[in-house]
This record gives sequence, structure tokens and C-alpha cells, in this order.
Amino acid sequence: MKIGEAAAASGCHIETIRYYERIGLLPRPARTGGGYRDYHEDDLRRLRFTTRGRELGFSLDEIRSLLQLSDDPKLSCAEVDHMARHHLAEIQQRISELRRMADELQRTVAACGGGERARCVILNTLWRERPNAGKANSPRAMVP
Amino acid sequence: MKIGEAAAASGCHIETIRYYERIGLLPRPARTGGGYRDYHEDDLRRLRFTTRGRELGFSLDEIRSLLQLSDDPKLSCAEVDHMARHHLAEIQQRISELRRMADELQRTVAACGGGERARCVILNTLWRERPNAGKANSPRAMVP
DNA sequence: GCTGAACCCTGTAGTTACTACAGAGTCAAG
DNA sequence: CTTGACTCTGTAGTAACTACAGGGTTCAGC
Repeated sequence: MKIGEAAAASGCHIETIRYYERIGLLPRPARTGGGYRDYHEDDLRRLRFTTRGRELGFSLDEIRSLLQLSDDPKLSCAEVDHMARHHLAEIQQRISELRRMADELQRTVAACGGGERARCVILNTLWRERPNAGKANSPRAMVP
Repeated sequence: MKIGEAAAASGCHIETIRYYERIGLLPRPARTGGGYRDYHEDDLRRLRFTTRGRELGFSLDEIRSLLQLSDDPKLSCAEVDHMARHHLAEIQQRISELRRMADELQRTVAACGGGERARCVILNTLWRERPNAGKANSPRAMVP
């Protein structure tokens, strides 16, 4: 099957498939006489594994590891399990970070309400001092 | 004040401040005789506005717009309000997407439980066909 | 046999928001 | 006058794609 069909079957773009091949996530497929990529069932399975992993938020590096682990005949489930748990923890972290943002935004837009105040509540929030200044990014220490 | 102090006072890295200046988000500050950047209270306020905006998840382009709107004497609160609501909606979108991931990951790691099965439950999930294949990325249509 | 549309190829450059150097200059203390 | 901490410019790297430019291939229809 040609790359366009593989793209349609996997739900990702043609360029993405070529990108995955370029970075070595997918093996180089067979070629037709005219130089077109020719995907077989196995290539497609591997591609689907990748897109599925992306849908679960895994990075391409993590997916690369998962594929290697999966290829291993004496598969260690524990390692996969550890990766998944670690990844889940990261996602939960991101969720709580986003929720913090959403909560604060919600409060400010509720206070503003689209009205015509002298000074916008939202902008005031941004100009105001932060409650926990200097802790967000852990910048390098200043000696002087 | 020097850039290192500004970094400490704003909670972001020195390189980040220079980056903001380079892309025109912050105005070029005064310079000392030796060529060092010399930040004043106003520069710091603007920098803090930016880091605060980042904490709320706004993109640098959005922050640029917010700064312009804020500089406008006949400030239109409605526009700021619209931006904030739009941004909030995007964040909520991302939260629900992450929650979808977290839910599915949670189910699989719960089913696996770190045991030594013949075939890992997590990997099985990845190898399995997706329930809604081909819809995730809206790839370009295939005519043939 | 020829044309045109639809598909495919390689290679490169752009995106976001930084981060990490290299190689040099400045400044204050000892 | 040296040393160490700080700063400067400029460039290149990161993740995961996306978007071309400039060509080649395939095939249906005439």
C-alpha cells in the first residue's frame, strides 16, 4: 500500500509518516519500481502503535522504547508498567497545572464579565504582583 | 538593575529575558557604560507581566497583544475579555484531552499491576486497533 | 501516444518558547 | 593585578511536526 493509504489507515499525515521514518521510529519500507514507499501489514501495525502511543500522550522517544521492549522476546512487563505509571504521573501533573490556570482565568473573566470598566480586571491581574514570585522557574541563584 | 537581578526578581532565566527582548516583547533597556543591560522599574513591571501571563498559559503572541491593548489609552476591555475566554476554552480543551489519556492509562496500569504476564496489558492496548481510527488527526482526504 | 490530474519523491526551512553553549568583555574585591 | 562572578553577542539545539519547492510516477481518458 502507498503512503497515502497508510496515512488514511493510520489517521496521521503523510509527512508525519515520513518524519517517523526519518528519525528511525519506523523502519524504511519496501519500494515500488517507481520509488514509491510500499507499506505492508507489519509496517502499518507499527505505525498504528505509534499513533496510538501519541494518542496516549507518550513522547516519540518513549514510543521508541516501548517498541523495543515489545520486540524483546523475554519481555519485562515491569519496565513497561513503570514507564506507563511515570507517564501517567506526568499527565496528572500537567492536568493540575492547567487546572490552576483555568481556575484563575475563570475567576478573572467572571469578575470582568465583558463590561467597560475603567481598568480591565484581567489586565489588572496580570499587572499585579504574583503571590509566589520567583519560585516558578527556579532560576539560577544570584550570588551578589 | 542588572539582568541577573531582574531575572531573580521576575523568576525567569537571564537567557529568557534576552530572548523576550530579541523577539520584541520587551523594549531594549538602557545600558551601562560597560554595555550591561540596565533595567528600571518599568522594565521589570513589563517583564513580570510577561511571566505572569506565561503562568496563566498565554502564548507570547497573546501576551504581546495584551501588552498592546494595555498600552492603549482608550482600552477596550471587551477584546481582552474575549482573548481570556478564548484562552480559557483552549485550556479546558487540553484538560479534557489529558483526562482522556489519564483515564485510559489508569485503566491499563490497573489491569497490568506490575505482574509478569505472558503479554503486557499496556502493550496490548497499544497494539490493539483504536476504537476511533482515522479521526484523530483529520488527515487529507484520499481520492483513489 | 499524449495530456492532465493526482499522487509521490527528496530536501530544506519554519513553528514555540525557550536552553545551552563558545568565546569574549566588564567589574569589584583582595 | 589577578581572580571570580557576572555579562555580552551570536549561534545552534530541543519536540513533533508542518509546509513548501522543485521535481518524478502513474493512470484514466482522449
